[in-house]
Amino acid sequence: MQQQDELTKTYEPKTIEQRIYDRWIETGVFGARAGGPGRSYCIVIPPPNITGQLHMGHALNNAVQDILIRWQRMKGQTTLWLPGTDHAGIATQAVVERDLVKKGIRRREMGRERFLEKVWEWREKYGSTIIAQLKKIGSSCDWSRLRFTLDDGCSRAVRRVFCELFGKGLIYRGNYIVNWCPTDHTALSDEEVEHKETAGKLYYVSYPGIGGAPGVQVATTRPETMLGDVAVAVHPDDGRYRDLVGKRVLLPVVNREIPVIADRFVDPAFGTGAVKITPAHDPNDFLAGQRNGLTPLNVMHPDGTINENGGPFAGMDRFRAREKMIERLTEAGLLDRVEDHVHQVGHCYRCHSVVEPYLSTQWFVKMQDLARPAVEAVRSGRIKFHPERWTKVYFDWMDNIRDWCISRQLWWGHRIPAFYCSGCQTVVVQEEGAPASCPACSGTAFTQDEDVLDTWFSSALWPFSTLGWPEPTADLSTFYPTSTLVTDRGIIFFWVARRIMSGLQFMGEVPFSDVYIHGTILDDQGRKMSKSLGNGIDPLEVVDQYGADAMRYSLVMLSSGGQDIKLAKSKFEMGRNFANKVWNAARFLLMYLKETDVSAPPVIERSQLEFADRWILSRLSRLVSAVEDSLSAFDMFGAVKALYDFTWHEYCDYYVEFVKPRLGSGDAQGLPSRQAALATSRYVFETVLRLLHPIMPFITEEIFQHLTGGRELLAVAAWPRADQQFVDPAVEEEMERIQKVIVAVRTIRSSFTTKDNQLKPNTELDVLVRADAGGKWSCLVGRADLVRSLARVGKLTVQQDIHPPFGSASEIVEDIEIYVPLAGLIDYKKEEERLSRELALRQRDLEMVRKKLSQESFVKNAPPEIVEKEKNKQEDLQVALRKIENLLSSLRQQR
RNA sequence: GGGCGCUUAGAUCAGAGGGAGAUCGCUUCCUUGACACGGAAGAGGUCACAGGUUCAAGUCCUGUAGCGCCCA
Repeated sequence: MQQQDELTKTYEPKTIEQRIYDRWIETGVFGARAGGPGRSYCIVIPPPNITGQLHMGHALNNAVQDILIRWQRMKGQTTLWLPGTDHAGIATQAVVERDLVKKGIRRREMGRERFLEKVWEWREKYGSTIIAQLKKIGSSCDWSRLRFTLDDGCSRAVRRVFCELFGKGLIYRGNYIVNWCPTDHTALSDEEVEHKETAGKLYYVSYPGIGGAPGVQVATTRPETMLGDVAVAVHPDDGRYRDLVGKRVLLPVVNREIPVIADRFVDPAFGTGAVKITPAHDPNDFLAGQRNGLTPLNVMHPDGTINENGGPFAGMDRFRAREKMIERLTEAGLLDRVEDHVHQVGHCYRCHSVVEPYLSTQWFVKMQDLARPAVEAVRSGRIKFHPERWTKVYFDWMDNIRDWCISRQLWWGHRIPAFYCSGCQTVVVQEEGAPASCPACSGTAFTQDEDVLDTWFSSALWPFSTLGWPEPTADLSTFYPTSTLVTDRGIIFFWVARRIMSGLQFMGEVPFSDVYIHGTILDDQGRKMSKSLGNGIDPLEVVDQYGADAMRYSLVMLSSGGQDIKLAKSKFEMGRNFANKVWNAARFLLMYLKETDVSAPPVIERSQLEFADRWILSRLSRLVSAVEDSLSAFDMFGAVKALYDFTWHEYCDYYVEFVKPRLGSGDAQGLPSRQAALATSRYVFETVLRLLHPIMPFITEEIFQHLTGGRELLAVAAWPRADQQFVDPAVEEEMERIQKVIVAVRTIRSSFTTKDNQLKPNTELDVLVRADAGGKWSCLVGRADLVRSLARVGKLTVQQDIHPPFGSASEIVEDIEIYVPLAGLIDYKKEEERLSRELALRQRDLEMVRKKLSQESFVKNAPPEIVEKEKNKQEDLQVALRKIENLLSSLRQQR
């Protein structure tokens, strides 16, 4: 490590971050030992996609996890942060496919096996980008345990789960309407569809009656699906259409006769009250079709073009077919009218294409039985959400849970372990390899299901599949149940809920005890950051420009109470500034440590402590408690805020300034005082570094090494415990008084220090204080040195009897008067203005207090200590007012 | 349509029953031997609106408006 005197004047994160991180890796401090000492604390990372680049959401998410993990590690727990990545079926396949298309190669021509080879090649090459990026922001994961959702262990867990659920009848295969993405060519679960409010049209189309009989008008937003209409439905109680039910009408353009049926699902108030029934292309119609014994007619290819059932429309894209249908209807005079219509349209969450409701054979998980214990786990408090309000979102989803479509028509993913007998089509589900013979017909030829499983199916097993399940590993018994899941609200359904269900089902225990939902990062205008908007902020650029610590600090400072974060790059300045402040506080301390043996921890000799030392130690004890309490409550903001306030405004602004004269004095007489100041500074600052380490790991480690002579690594140093013996309310109160006097003198100085004035900013001022002898202000006499050094005061006189010389500026603090003789410098007019302003302020306050105290109900009902407080306040204000009035009148005499 | 969140200083946000706060920005002064990514002092607020509870309401309750998110 560097020598003490090599600290740069400003903090330069680039020069230390890589070196520090390498050191942590070399020493293996992030490694967890199963069965190690203490309780175990484990976070399993929400696996980022291998196609992903680190964005600000990741940065916040992982900063929070790292804070919790580093905190627990320092507390001496057996701590594991298990990292890994997600194979991201749709996204990865799309990326590789796009690459191949550029080279003129088509996936289907290439064949499944060759294509998968290509994807694995791609993943070897680019799949770890995000892992490297996580390291850049300081993540203290145990990289030796790095997992991948498609690795052998996780894949085996997936197969085991599939087989067990199938065996229990909780997985089934069937022909249903699913969400279909024509671009990605696959089914999607309901959660993977994003509904967007879209301005569309409502088309009113006449379906003529047969042979001159009356027809019916229907309203539709998707006229192209008429091709697949098999009926028209009305509400059975709708008098308008009573005579029509049971008759047939002519489907326009297609010229097919279809029946008019009655079904209660029809809303008579919508459109004309008559709806077309297209069972193959609408979920409600599918159910209506089933109820009424109608055969669905599929008119669409998987790529969204019209199939042979669409007659003349065959081969057309669905949107082109819509236009064409409107044309034909217009020609036929059957398009009665078109209305603007705003409705919700489903879009694919990966490629944003419009999703089609599509009839196909898919695999599903039956959710209700799995959901019940998962709801109970949260209701009983075995799992807690932070902030708590998210439990409601969880319950709402769970209470309305629908079966989960898990098959995907992709190649990249876990292939469904279902095999179809070539002889009799019997389905055999088997964990390893293909079945030897068919249990039904003893045939030996099988074909495996072509589909793979939803990526989220493997994510749902992540908390235990990564720990070795289904093997009974030491990791599994040490770290499961894990402790905390840190994530964004957008993932409550995908990850949180499904992990709880599968954890309970397969481990018999919840997968984690706490779920921390942090806010979402938005741009400075409150919009989500996205590639298409180009409004993202690259965390690595921020790290490069401001440092990883500054980024982490700033993100946490902006994220109180789980609120969303409106982010602009300039926000990281606060982190940089704070890092620089800490850096310079270290430089200051190191200046005085040159001849000190820092290899031994600082020892506080209580008998040698001076007032300022006792004050900062008392404040420090409160800080330690505050940080501990905040972190325990998942309030990272509270912890950081407390650290900021203490470090900047108490330690640097006051304590460091207080001890400067003591540290500077080199004579033998001042030695004990100097040593006490040094020991206290070291102890306090070192404690701050420990507390700050989880939030700003790099800078604190670097400084800690200098400050302790490489005694140990801060990453595994002991977490501070509040020493209640240092807490001293009397000292704190006294210090508050002293600070008030310091500020008062500074205020006077400041108001007379102007360019055209003779009062130079560094002039020592004499100060006279009128205070009752033996009162609470008499402490000022003993603390004169503190006031003198911080307010740059020459002679400080504290007496009951003060006769301030003419031309003194004055300030009232509570019930004392502070005078600064400024003969010849006083701008009487300005001074009068200033005092008048103060007078007005206090008159207003006094009026309020008086009003309060004059109300009998207040005096009678409020707690006595509150009434007492108000009375004291009244007295103080009255005294102060009288004094200010006196000051003003004497000022007027002097003019 | 249902749910959740937000509305406090010019900007961004804390505060959750008893003295309106922070950061940035602004004004004045200061390159004094940790730090100008700094120090000192200051200006700046009908706490969205309307009711209610309470001796006392940014703070609790009800409603309204605007903004945002989620679900249907």
